[in-house]
Amino acid sequence: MFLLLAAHPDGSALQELTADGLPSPGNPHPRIISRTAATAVPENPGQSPTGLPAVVRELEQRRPRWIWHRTQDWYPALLEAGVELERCYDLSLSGAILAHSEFTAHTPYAQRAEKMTQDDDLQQPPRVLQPPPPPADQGALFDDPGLQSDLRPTLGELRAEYAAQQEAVAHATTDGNRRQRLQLLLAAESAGAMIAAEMQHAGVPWREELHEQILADHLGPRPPAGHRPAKLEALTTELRRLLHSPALNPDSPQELMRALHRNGIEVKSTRQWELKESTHPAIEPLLAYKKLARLHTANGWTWLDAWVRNGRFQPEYVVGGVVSGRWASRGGGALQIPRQIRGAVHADPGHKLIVADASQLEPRVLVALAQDSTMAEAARDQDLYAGIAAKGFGGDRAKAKMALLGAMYGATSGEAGRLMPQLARTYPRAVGFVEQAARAGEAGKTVTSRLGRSSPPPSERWFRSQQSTSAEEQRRADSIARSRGRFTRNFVVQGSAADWAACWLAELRRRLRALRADGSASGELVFFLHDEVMVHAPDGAVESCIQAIEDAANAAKELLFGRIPVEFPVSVAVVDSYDNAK
DNA sequence: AGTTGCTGCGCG
DNA sequence: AAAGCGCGCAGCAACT
Repeated sequence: MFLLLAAHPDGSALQELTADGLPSPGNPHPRIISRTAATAVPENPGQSPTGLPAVVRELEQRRPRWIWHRTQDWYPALLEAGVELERCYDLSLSGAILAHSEFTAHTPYAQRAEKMTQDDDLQQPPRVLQPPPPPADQGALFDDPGLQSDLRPTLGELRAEYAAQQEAVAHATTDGNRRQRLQLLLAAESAGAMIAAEMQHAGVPWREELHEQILADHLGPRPPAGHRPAKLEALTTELRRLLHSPALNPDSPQELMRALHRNGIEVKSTRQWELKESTHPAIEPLLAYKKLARLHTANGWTWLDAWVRNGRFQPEYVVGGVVSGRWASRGGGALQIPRQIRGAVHADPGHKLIVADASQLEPRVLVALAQDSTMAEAARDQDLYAGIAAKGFGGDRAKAKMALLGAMYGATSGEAGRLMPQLARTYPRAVGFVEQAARAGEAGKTVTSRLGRSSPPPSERWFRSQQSTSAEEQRRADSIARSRGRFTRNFVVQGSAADWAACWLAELRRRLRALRADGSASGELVFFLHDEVMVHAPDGAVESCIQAIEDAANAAKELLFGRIPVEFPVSVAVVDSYDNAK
């Protein structure tokens, strides 16, 4: 059962097509079961239980797969109206993957996308994939209706786009396994889009009074707008005295640098790690100032006012926001909640926060990708780095970790660089795998994650540098190539880890929904950060939620790699407060 | 006055 | 001058 939706998200001119399939190579003319056009504009937008949400809720009982241009255009308003959906296909996110995937590179779909980026200076994606016009919150008076209707995909365009994507997948490659992986990626990405909207809707439980207490403890009472808090003011006074600079603004790197130089502190920048080299008495208060100033500007009272409402922090997640497949976020720095203020993240009464993270995900993904059985043996340990250390770094865990991270990031110098030969001797397959990705990237080739997300083509700079003639230009070209090599080296690992995490998340959502459908108590996904999830659950649901998290992790492993002897353990903490999670 | 880029630091 | 990967954001600096 498939449903196509074509309408503006305000619900006007909803068109629904119900068919036994969608146009595809094997089924070019699907049997149409019913077709309706509902004009479903709520009379009181946002309040009326009728209109679009009611129509969608009705149709959801048939358990369709909703196919829409962008989940973000539809789903938040539906959630707001209390309508949760089971599954969807996000044309925009899927199209972006298919347009660049090495698995579909030979298909007309990808070639059309490539042609468009070549022809078009603005590098615009296919028309149907363009972002919608900006939100019309100023009212229709200020909108250009012609422009809007031009950008809004019609039912016909959605059908054509879906058919083109299906065909691209069908012809992905003769390797059926790759086709399955790509299909899995599209499903996981679409599920991710729904989860992102649901998590934004739910929000992270945030106790404002606990946050304010942390701020008061560190910074003093809340200052008037535009003023430094008491503790920062005191440190500023001290710094001015110690550095003999009565007007110093410690927030200005230039002023600060000059003041440091005048006092014989010869630093090339004002970064923490460089300042730590000096033993001058001004350094300690300066570092303290920087720490507190960061808290004040990034997560202080202003942040609290802007981002926390009614006990919830509701950031916007940007699925597909990173080329590797990781999520990005917009507003509030959702993916950078500092440890310092995690104490403000607190479960509701009668609830717990279940914080789970995939331990050492990226090196484990590398083991699986490279099928390095020697490293797999070391990874049987709950602590992979300790396992590696025991087999060749004299038991020095810190060294083993640095070597492995260096291999995944492309370290060439420093201690990590020096450790590389030793790592390569013991684990030639794992190291060879990332080395090969690096060589490919240097040569301008693309690399691809486990499920089929490919790296972007080389930059314009890379192409230009290829025509270098002089020795000087050649050095520059080599540097650009090596830089791209480090990117593609990391891409295969980071991208495949993102594949794993997307499957983990989708599988977890399915299980949490199943619990709820059973009538059991269930938790709610409220946060996701690359390799970590947070579930907010009633006390009685904690055990079943933990089980769901662990089952989902196993399912993700098998979906990506099949049954292989590599563990992907998750560490789970059940806490009231996020700062007790790690 | 508004825009763009840089510096520095938070997270994985 | 080169530099281990990927991000977002605030405030300063340098402009138009």
